[in-house]
Amino acid sequence: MATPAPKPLTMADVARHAGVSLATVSRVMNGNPSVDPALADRVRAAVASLNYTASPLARSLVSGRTQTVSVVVPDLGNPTFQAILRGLSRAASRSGYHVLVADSAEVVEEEEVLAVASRRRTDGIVLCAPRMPEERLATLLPELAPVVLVNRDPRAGVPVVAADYRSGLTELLEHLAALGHRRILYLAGVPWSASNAHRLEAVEDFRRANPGARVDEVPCGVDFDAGAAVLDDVLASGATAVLAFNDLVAMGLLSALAASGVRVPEDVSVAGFDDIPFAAYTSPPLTTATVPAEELGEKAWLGMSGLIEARDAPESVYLRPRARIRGSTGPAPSAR
Amino acid sequence: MATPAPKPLTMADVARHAGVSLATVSRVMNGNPSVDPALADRVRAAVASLNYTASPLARSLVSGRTQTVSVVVPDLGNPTFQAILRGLSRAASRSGYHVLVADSAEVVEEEEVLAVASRRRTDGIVLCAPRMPEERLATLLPELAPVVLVNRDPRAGVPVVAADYRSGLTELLEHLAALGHRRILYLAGVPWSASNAHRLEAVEDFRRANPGARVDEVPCGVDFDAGAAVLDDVLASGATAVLAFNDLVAMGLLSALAASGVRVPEDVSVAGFDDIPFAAYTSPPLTTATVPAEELGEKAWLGMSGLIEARDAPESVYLRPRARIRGSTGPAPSAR
DNA sequence: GTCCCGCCAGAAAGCGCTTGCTGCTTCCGG
DNA sequence: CCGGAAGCAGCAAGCGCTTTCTGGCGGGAC
Repeated sequence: MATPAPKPLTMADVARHAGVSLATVSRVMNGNPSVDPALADRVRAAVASLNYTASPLARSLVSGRTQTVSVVVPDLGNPTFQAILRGLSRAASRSGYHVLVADSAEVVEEEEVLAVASRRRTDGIVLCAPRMPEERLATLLPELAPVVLVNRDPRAGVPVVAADYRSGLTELLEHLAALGHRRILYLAGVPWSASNAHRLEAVEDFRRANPGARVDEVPCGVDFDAGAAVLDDVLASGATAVLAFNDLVAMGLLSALAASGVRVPEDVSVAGFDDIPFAAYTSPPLTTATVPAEELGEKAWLGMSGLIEARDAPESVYLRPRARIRGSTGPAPSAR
Repeated sequence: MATPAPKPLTMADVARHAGVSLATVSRVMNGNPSVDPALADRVRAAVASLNYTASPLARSLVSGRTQTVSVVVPDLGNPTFQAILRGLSRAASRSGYHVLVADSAEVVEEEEVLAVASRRRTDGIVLCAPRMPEERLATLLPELAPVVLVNRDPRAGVPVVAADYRSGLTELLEHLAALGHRRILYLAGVPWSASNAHRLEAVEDFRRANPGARVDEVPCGVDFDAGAAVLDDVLASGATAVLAFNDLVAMGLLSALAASGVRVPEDVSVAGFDDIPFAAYTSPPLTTATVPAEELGEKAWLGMSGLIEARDAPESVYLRPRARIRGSTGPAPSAR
């Protein structure tokens, strides 16, 4: 009853209230210095007394800037993307930007649609689409610019923010080798993902450098269930150490191993990848490689912000994961 | 060089291309049936051949609808909020809505600012602000409407979507009692949060119903570190069972207990709350109460969507957590 | 054959804001 | 004392769309 029609205030109301023109109000609100300080004060007083805030919508329409960026991720349930989103969101927020988030539910086609749709309402887009085929990505990118890519191979004109999975896995492999492991299993992720390819390169490097060791690949997935599901393969393989595609897979495996009475690391060593917050709290605590996902998100924002503000492509960023040795890896069992 | 000035297409371009007026193009694009099918086809053909999509911005400005909702959470790093966001995001997406997310980094003042700012760019807001004082919330709500509240006490005019923490904790307490535990420790969360208050009520209920048992409260936090930090208190208390504020706290404690050689559940039983995805993968697997956070997110969207479309306040929703018994709780040690 | 009505396309008025341009005022130098 | 250069407020033209209103046209009824 107090306000039957809570018609939102417009700049015209402020102008009337302050006895100036629309343009002057606008200039004051945008900090344009070419306004008489006295008038500016009147305007500010009016703004304050009316508790006015300019419509971001109208402002965006005319200025062409929305102060918002989109983020597309394959799965908001994945800790790595969560961390990226978190880092990005906080960094963007510090610069007064908002974040529009879209979850493609792991559907690649959806990814494209979402990306295009989200992009239209924002000033730029951060794309986490590890499984999108190169050629689709290539055709999509021009439509999306400005865009920052996360965890994809470098390319001309588009800044990429990525973890160096290859060197990370190499560290882990060397750690296992130093512990005496000669039969190692790599639980591969989805074949067409860039980061899986990089890990495979690390495996190749390792094989070349360590002819005495054997590394086998087992196709696997990217989540708990996938890790639990390969239990039999792991047991049958005779391997003394297992490198999981990521921590989720490692945790699934760890749990399955525990349930079947296999001791970790006495009987078999297990390592993950990513160092998600939970990795330190498994038992035994999980050896893994630290991917600073939150920092990845921050860097992605930095890149985005560079593109938006300066319109020149910032450098790509590669963060190096470091092996994080915990209790789930130990010396290879001498007698098998 | 191909397109030096990639000036985005406007509706006028389409109109010209199809030889009709702006208004007709608009009508076709909005499915207004009062258009000659032949013209409509011409328009659609033009739209397709130009690959035109209407500017959401301009559309929003005039229609007053942005097809976007905001979500404010205290911490994107918390699995419960992640799940809520995920459920919400996917549900909203199915209805063609976008999601603007804001992370207040656990700062209550920030929460208000973010909420107001986000709200102005969207059609409504889903507020997860468990720690915001009642009175601030009360003054904030009118400014935010339409708004859906998550995990807050019910109130007139605003739909609330919440888990019933009280009954969840009661189930857990009864489970422990049935196992013979008579000395139980509750690791409290932040005192002024609604869900902590509800849990305390459950504790009260239990005390009344079980005069022979003793439940003590220990102030604690809401994350891993808080759980690890209360180790000594737990050990010193002589309790045979510990109820943690949430799974994060329980996992921190579990890990600290393991490190000090205390066996779970032989020496002490531990239960969490929330049933985050990782709870099943600790060792021993964590007994907890299942809070369907993702469903909470979906329900929140349902509520929001009701508010936006029908402009009448939908019913509040209370989801009942169920005790999820796993290996971290067992019979009370007979001899202490 | 005329009149009236209804249907549908287009013209035009905004949505709430930014900004180029105009023209007034003021102040300086000559 | 006058001319010109600044400085600064306001007008008005959009930004790209939706929607009301207007008016032209064709068909049905008499």
